Amino acid sequence: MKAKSPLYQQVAHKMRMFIESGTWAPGEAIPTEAQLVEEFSVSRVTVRQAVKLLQEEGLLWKRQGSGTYVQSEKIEHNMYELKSFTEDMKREGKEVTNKVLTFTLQPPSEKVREALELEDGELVFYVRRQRFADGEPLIVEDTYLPLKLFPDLTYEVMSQSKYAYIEDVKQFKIADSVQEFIPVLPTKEIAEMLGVSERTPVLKVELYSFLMDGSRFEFTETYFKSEEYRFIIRAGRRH
Amino acid sequence: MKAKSPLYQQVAHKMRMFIESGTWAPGEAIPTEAQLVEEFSVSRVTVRQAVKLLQEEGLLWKRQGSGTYVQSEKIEHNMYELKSFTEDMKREGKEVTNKVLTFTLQPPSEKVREALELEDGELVFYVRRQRFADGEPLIVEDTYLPLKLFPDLTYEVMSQSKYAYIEDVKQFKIADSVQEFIPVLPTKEIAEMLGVSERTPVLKVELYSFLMDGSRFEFTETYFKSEEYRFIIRAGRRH
DNA sequence: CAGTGGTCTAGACCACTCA
DNA sequence: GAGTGGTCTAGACCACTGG
Repeated sequence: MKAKSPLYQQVAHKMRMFIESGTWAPGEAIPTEAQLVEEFSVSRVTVRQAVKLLQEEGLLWKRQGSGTYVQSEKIEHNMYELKSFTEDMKREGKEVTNKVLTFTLQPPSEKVREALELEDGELVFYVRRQRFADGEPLIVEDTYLPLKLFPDLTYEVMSQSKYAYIEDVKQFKIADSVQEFIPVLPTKEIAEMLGVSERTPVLKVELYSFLMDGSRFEFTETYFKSEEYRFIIRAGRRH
Repeated sequence: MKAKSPLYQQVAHKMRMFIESGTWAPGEAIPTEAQLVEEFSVSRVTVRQAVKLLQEEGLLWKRQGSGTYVQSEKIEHNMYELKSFTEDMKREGKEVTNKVLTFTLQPPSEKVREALELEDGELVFYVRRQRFADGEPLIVEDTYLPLKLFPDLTYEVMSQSKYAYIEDVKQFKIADSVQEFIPVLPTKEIAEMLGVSERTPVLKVELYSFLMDGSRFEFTETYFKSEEYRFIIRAGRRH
């Protein structure tokens, strides 16, 4: 299992440990690139690749001529990282449970057909799930998965982690996803499932995801109880 | 003006031109890295830096062993790039106008004081603006700017582009910003200014921004008419 | 002006895709 | 198996920060 990931990822991992353990304190400068080259016995390019990774994760920031520093503010749910709800909650030490409310094989709506670039006649699984963190409902999720890619999909699988199934069982490699953020008032049904009033706006996220080979494997509409689940990104300015 | 930007940015710029002009068509593969090295007479590392840039802008995607391709879907408002409303609309060929509704110097609220890390007694400018694209109201924005950083701020400036003032006039270097996305129902006042019903949810974005030296220079709450202004990101999965 | 991160090069080998 | 992008090295010079 401990196979061989690229060097720069191994270095990034070690650095992440230093940060999480507090060896490198928030707001403080980490060792210089030259020192890191020494410490990890890798080239400078590799060190910089590792730092770039942690920078994109929001853990580090750099200041030319001065040094590299540990970010002092942490981001709750970094939208720029495509993480599953399960992973996200585990990181916060919360337990995720799922309640599958609908599980049907059906013809796609026009919207779904387009989003997944389906051929005529292809069917999709439609799965509606209510998702809980430590027993509290935070999310209602409508997912559409092409039958062609997931002929073995089961109710059981969707009661667990969807991404774990796709990556670990199916061995698909997820590349990225396009997500749109839309504020909406929940329908009565969704409001009830989230435990909020119908007059409380919720955040709807529409996303379709890509595999490494460019094919689309899911279309999902997610409703977040936004009082309890904050969406934050750190966006850089280009010059 | 044409001074000397880093080589990889010049290369990225040329490549961006090829994409925008359609010389490299959407969905098609661009030349291989080896060919680009030839074409632009730079090292491979530099080519890869340029490609990385365009990849982060959502213009390209790569597939190991196969090639690098032009993205076929375009993103309307890439949240991961910190762009000003003015820049964003100009790119779409729309004309931006601003109506400054409030312009006062005042003591900060506790929330603003914390977000901007102000000392006791420091004052901030509070500016409320209504912002239009081709005459249509799309945004209401409440901005808080520290007096200490902008002692020369004028009503006139805020009628134009805030970021142009900060970068071109003040010569400050903007690094990045932390943004939170919150669905809300607009107050009566804001609903009116956006030309929507009070029962239409709008997207509120709270952000604070950083300069290159790590200092915070603005806290802003923005209300978007979300029917007309779509928020989309492309998020990558880490492995 | 010493030290930091930013950029750049030439060359090498590896992992993957695809005919 | 030829060709692609992915990783890695050693070494160099530049631009900026800060005492």
